[in-house]
Amino acid sequence: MELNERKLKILQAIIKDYIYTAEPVGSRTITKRYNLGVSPATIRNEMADLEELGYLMQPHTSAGRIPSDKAYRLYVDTLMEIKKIAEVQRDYIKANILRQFGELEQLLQYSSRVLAELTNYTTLALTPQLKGSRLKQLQLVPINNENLVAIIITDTGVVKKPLLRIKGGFDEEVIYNVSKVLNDKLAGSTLKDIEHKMSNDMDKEIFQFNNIINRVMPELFKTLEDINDFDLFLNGATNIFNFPEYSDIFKAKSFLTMLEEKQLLRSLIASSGGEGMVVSIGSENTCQEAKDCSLVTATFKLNGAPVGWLSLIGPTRMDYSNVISVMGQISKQINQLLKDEY
Amino acid sequence: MELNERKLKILQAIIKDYIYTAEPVGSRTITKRYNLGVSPATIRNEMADLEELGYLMQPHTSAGRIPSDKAYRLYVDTLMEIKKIAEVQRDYIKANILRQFGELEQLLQYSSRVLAELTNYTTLALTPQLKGSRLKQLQLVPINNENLVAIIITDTGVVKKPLLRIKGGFDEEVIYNVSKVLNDKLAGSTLKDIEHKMSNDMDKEIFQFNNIINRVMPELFKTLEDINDFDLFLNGATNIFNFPEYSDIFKAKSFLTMLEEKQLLRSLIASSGGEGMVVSIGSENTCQEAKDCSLVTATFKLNGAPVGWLSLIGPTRMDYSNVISVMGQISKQINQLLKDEY
DNA sequence: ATTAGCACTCAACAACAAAGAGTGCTAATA
DNA sequence: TATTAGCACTCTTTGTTGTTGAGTGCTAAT
Repeated sequence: MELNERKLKILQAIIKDYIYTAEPVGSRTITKRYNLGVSPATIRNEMADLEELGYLMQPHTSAGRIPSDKAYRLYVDTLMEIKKIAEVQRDYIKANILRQFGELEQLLQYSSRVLAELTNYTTLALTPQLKGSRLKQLQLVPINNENLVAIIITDTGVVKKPLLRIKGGFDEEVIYNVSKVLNDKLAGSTLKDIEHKMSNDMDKEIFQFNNIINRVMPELFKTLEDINDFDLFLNGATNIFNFPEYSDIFKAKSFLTMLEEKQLLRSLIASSGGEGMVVSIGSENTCQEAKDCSLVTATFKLNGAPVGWLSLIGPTRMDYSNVISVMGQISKQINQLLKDEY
Repeated sequence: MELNERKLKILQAIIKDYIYTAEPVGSRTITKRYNLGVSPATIRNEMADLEELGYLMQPHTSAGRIPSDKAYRLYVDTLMEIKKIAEVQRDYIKANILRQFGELEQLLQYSSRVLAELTNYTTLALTPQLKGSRLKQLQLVPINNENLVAIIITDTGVVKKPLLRIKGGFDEEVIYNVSKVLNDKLAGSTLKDIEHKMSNDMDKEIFQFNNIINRVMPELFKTLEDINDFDLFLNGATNIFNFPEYSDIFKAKSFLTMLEEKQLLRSLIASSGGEGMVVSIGSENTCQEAKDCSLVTATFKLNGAPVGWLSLIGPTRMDYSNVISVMGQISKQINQLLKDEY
């Protein structure tokens, strides 16, 4: 038994219908709504075959069928027609994304919000981990004679600004020089490497400021350990209540609880993302908590290194077509911006 | 008719019981659980009086009574015994808050998390609005010859770091000098005043850098307008699902939707806060969305100006006693830290 | 190969009864 | 005079029992 033309048509109809209605689809519904030119009985036979092949499931004997993850996968890969994005939507995206030069971080946050607004799903934006990225610039800015702000700018555009307290104080002019020296020395290294580099590579130029550096660097490393290593922005969390599959309070709770666990989401997104836009369906997701969700993730790169992820999460019964078209448009514009401006 | 000793005792018993069980309290329950030495019939008579006085309500004829907002107010002001905080909890707070020097912002965020963990309610932390606070230090850090980061440190300890793109580029050395001059000139002003100051007060020292300043400042003002004027940290949002009053999906949804509206929460917190710790009960809250919630808010000040708010939100049937004791301890330690370190 | 016909399954819904918690009132009591 | 036992009444909650209807799988006819 194999997937002939008619089976595909029927499967497509069932998936479309289920995405739209969230109700198990029966044979009669199919013949009424989709003009396939065969009787319900024929559809029933085909449905039984599709179930045997693993594309459909029956919640209980006397209910219609619902698509399996395998069916959604087929749908996303080959069956689905991608909507052309509406003019209004494209303009809205343009208006709201293009004005965001500034920090990449903010660009992601905005995009996430726009995506949530346009799709009515929950969206996430993730920045890369700080540890892996290269230092572009390090600047120490004194606030008073005991505290300073370390401005850390990475090649991925992330800026951090930990406040350091230096016991024993310092001279502001010296800090300026130290800042310059360290900057020359460390720019281009990954943050991970810096600690290593510092202990090995004590040349005379640095030696001159040994005293102050020995007090500043440990503070800096300690703070870098503590610091939030990545940022995660969440939008439209309550959109989940729009979907009948989450009208059960326990389902809703467990979904929202998942959204509170940043580490879990990070690994979920990072492991699902790849080149361009990737769809991860139900059981394909790495974590148990997302087994009945689908994730659509766009990865953004600059010079080959990922600089951010934009992700949308919802029930496996997701309007893939619309999501992919909106997200595609947003990705396109972000990538354009990255190319032109960074 | 007035509130005699016995009425107060009964009211207290009802409130305690309702806080604990979330079920309307009947006359028989009171006599069984609280040893008041009178029969259910007597309690019933007193309850009828308390209802007439506005302290109790009946969901329906054949149910027990539940406390009104007025009753909770009385409870919080005079009836409640404040628990002494447990040793373990105090130590936990100490361990988790004291290690947070660094930015005030982070201190608030941490405190909010600790408070949520110890109470199992939803907590919020709010920073003051940027516009009203005074500039302590402004530093321009060049990234390359077209972009720079403006480090803005205010007297309330908030640090912002907008990225500015300066059309036409600049010389890095000049930026350093500009930065110094601006810093001398503007430190101590509120951000609101700066724009005004800049246009009026063009003395020779600044005039020298007129060209570059004229290109930098408009960018800075534009960014300050756009920038998130305050930060709001949220913890334990899903704790709401622990309470039976939110097992209705619509209630839960509307609560969580409220939590997504940062502006609304800001005004809610800012308007409920005052000196020290303030409890705002149900209808006392300014916004419609929080009419069946209570808010406990602690305001933190430095030299008379508020530098942050820590807030806890939950059903009016809240364990005020525990919340106030935990929050009191956290406030105490934050205030200590503020006094010692800032 | 397709389909009409039919017996069968099962969730969803409505109607109804019974249980139980709680009240207010009245009359008896300390 | 304040308290309380007793009782009729109210109203929600819970369980039971049909009934309906959507949908299926199988068989036999086309």
